[in-house]
Amino acid sequence: MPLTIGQVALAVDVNVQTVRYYERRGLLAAPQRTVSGYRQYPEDTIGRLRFIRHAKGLGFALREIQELLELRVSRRTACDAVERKTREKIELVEQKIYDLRRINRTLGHLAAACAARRPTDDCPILGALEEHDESDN
Amino acid sequence: MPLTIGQVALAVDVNVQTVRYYERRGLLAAPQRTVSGYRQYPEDTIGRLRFIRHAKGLGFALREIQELLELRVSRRTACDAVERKTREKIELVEQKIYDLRRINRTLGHLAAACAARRPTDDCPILGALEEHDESDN
DNA sequence: CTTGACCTTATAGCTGGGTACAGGGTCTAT
DNA sequence: ATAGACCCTGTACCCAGCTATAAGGTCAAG
Repeated sequence: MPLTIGQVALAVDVNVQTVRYYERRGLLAAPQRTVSGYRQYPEDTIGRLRFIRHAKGLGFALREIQELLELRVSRRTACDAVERKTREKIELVEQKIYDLRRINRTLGHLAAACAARRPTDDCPILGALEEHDESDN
Repeated sequence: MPLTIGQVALAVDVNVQTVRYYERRGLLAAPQRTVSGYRQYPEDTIGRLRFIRHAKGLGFALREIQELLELRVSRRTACDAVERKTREKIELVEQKIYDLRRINRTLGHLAAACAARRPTDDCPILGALEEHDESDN
C-alpha cells in the first residue's frame, strides 16, 4: 500500500516541502499520482530519503548525492563510464575518511592529555589536516 | 614578519572577504593591527584556515569547526569539560567514518559488478547507510 | 454535508556561508 | 606627488537548501 507524502515525510522526519523540493531537484523520481493528484510513494522512498540525509551530513552536496544515487549498472548503460565514475567517488570518499581519521587521532591525543591533566595549550587540532593541501575539493 | 590579509588569503586560496567573515564569525581571532589599521596575521593563521576548509568538506558547519578549534587544555580550563566534549566529537567523527566506509564498500561492489559486466539494476547504494536511523547527525 | 486534517501548485522568505560594491584611507615606486 | 595595488568599514547581494504562506482541492469521520 503506497504512502502519501505526509507519511514518508513523517517517517524520515523531514518537511513535506523538502520531499517535494527533492523531487524538483531530481533526487526523487516523480511518483505515481492518485486520480485526484495525490503523490503515491513506494516504501523504499523512505530508504532513499534517509540516504540523502546521511550523505548530506558527510559533506556531499545534493548534486553529488544525486550522482551517487544514479550510479548503477543497468542493462544498457555504458559499463565503463559507470565504473570510472564509481572509482572517482571511491577516491573522494577515501580522502574524506583519511581526513576524518587525522582529526580523530588528534582529538584522541587531546582527550588523553586531558585525562592526564597535562596542560597543552596551543590548539592541538591544528596539526591534523596539514599537508596534502593542493587539490582541495 | 606578520602577514597582511591579502597574503594569507592568497596562501590559502580563499577570498579576502572570507577571512574577514571568519573573524566576524569568531573562527579567527581578531589579529594585531598596524597603526594605520591593517590586520597583521601570524603565520599559523594559514594552517588554521586550511583546517577550516578541510573540515567544511567533511560536513562540519562553521559552528562545529569553531568548537573543534576551541578544544584545548589550557592552564585553567576545566579539563573534564574539554575531555567530555572531545570524546563527543570523536564519536561524531567516528560515525562519519563508519558511514563513509559503508558507502565505499557499496561503491566497491558496484565497480566490481561493472568490471564483471554483471548488470545489477536497482540503485545499489541505497543499501549503504540503512539501519541505525534514529539519532541522525 | 460540513469540519478538519490532509493534499495540490505557486511564490515568497529564511539561514548558512560567503562574495561584491561603494566610498574611502595607505603604501610603494617612479 | 601621483598612480596603482593594497587595506579599511559598511552594506548589499548571491547561491544552496530548505521552509512558510496563500489559495485552493480531497477525503474520512461524525
